[in-house]
Amino acid sequence: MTSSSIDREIAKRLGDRDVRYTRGRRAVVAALAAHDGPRSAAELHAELGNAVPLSSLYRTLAVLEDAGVVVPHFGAKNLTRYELAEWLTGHHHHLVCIDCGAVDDVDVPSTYEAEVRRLVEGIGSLASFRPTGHVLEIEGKCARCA
Amino acid sequence: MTSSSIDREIAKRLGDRDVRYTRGRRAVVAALAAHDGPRSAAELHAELGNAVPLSSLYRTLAVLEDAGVVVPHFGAKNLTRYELAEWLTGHHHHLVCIDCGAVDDVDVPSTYEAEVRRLVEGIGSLASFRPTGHVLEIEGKCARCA
DNA sequence: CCCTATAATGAGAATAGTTCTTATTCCAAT
DNA sequence: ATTGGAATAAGAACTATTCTCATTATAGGG
Repeated sequence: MTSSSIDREIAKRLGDRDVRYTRGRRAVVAALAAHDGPRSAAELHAELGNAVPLSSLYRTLAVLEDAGVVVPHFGAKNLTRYELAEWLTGHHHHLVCIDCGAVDDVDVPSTYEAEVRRLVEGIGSLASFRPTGHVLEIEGKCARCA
Repeated sequence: MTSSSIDREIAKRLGDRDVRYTRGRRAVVAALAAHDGPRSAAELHAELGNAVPLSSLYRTLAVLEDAGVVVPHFGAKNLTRYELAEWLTGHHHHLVCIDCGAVDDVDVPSTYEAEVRRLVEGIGSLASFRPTGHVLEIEGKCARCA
């Protein structure tokens, strides 16, 4: 999905909910779309500077999360990172480097993904649990730290 | 693994590192072993009361994490939960309820687990990433909330 | 069993990430 | 242009966690 079409999708979703797509909110979305992995409030703030003050940034992330535009990711102590929801970017998983802590997205070929889904359904049914989604985090050494 | 054999394993591991297995540390381990899923400092404190003051509890969890006895789990905003490491309890995954937020352990039959490992290796090799482990979180509705 | 060195503890202060409050500003529809 | 509700900005407040340091408990040697 192109960046501008993502923008249009978001404008539509927010419009449907009477939530305004303001300059600050666009800036945060653009910063999230520009990278390939979840980003923290601090990282976004460093990038956006005074254009989006920290308190507004947090509020914006909460608004976008409410609207289903972004999704939080909890992968480190005391740090919430956000990324665009999968209906905008496509389903993917994470590669988490055990050395440098970097988190990168990885798109999974659909044959693999189908297998993951099958396993998840199987495991769920063993435990009287009805799966609606799954998160697979692959831990290891990234190319830089290998 | 029985609770007392877990205790013996931990005593050995801590002894090897000249870390004392004191009353407070035993109490924290017992509280963790008594449940089937990761628990937060607040939850443990509510349970243990003044027997283990909050500051000692946090320190204890840090010591146990250092020694590889417990493992942190980041699954909620601003909250770290801990559980006994897999060499004590066996490899497992998590069922995360999207309604009530509960996190439960689920043991995965070894045939399934082997498939998960195979997929993880395959995905890693597509991305020049050398996997050392994986975390599979299954999101959905638990039996209570179904 | 008692001493002693050292590790561990407990109480509270300090910190960091995040959320809340409130006055002000912006925006869309009249 | 006006206006009413939504959004913003600044800083105070809050909460989970970590730090400090004086006190206490523990293991090992006598």
